[in-house]
Amino acid sequence: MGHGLILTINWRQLNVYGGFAVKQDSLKSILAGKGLRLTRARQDIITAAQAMKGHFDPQNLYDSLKEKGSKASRASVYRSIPVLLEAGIISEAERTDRCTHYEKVTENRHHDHLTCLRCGTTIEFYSPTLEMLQDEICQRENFKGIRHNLDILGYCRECVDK
Amino acid sequence: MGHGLILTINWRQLNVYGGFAVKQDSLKSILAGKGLRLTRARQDIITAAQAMKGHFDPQNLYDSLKEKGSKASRASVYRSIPVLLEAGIISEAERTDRCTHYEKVTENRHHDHLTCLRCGTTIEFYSPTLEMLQDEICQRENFKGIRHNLDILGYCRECVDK
DNA sequence: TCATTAGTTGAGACAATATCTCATTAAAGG
DNA sequence: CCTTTAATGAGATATTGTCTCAACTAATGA
Ligand SMILES: [Zn+2]
Ligand SMILES: [Zn+2]
Ligand SMILES: [Zn+2]
Ligand SMILES: [Zn+2]
Repeated sequence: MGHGLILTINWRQLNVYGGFAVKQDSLKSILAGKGLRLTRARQDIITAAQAMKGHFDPQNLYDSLKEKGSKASRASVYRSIPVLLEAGIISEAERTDRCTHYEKVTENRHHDHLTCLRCGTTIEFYSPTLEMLQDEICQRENFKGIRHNLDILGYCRECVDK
Repeated sequence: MGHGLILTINWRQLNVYGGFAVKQDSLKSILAGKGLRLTRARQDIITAAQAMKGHFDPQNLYDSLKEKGSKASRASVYRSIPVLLEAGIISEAERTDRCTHYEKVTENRHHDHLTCLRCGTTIEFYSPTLEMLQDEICQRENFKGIRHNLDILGYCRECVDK
């Protein structure tokens, strides 16, 4: 009688972790398919990106890279970001902060953000309804939506009363 | 017999332009309430911001300011942006481009964006359902939402087939 | 293994963007 | 006016992202 439950859990895990942690071999072929090479620097950058906790910006990534003793340059980090995006290893997170785009490992599935204007905490959420609604809007506007960024700014429970 | 119509139109204008073109006097008191002064530079910047067409970034604003012969400095422009935001004279638009925040006069009511990844065109839309849904999400998460940024990236009608 | 080819790299120069410093100016209020 | 103090302008400085180019190296085939 527990089987149904187990199946459900598996299905969920598939959803939650689908596309995570591309294996080296498949990664290599993905890159090769685009005429790209899996170099040392690129490998370091990918590893570091996958090891990042939560959101990060290019500089964060570079710092973490240096910490690990990698020789990868800052330029390479910037150059790699489009590649990592393309390969589905990272994805864009919110762009709330100053002017950097934050990126995020694709560990968990797509989600949007609530960002506290006071403490900076970000709450992640996922609303299928909201996603569907956006599809409808795109259809109505004759627009082929690829991805989106939704960031709701305001005050979290702790900060709401100053 | 035309009176009802006129009233309706007025009401609509109130909605559409509500909060637009803050009068100098009330503006002054809004600022005063925060211990801020309505200086020449600030005034120039506000006027210029309200005169901007569509989206713009700080540099655009500064350029337009120079065109009009204002002596306001770039620093003042940057310094004013939080103030203008606070006073509801401008609001954030999308942050798609490089790393500048785009701002937008509050001429028309809140809307969200579809941005074409190829030609850069932005289509503005407003979906009450989507707005309500976000309110619900905030409630569910015990979050006091103030404003939000939704940008759907993809391809417009003209660019969808390369 | 060696040579060829072409994608990639690192370092630093550059460019663009945003913030800061500080002496000076000028609102606001009496 | 005069005082108080926010605000300013100009430029220095910091941050962020891009570009150049000679050197390097992964991939491929001989
Ligand atoms: Zn979403
Ligand atoms: Zn997130
Ligand atoms: Zn909206
Ligand atoms: Zn807009």
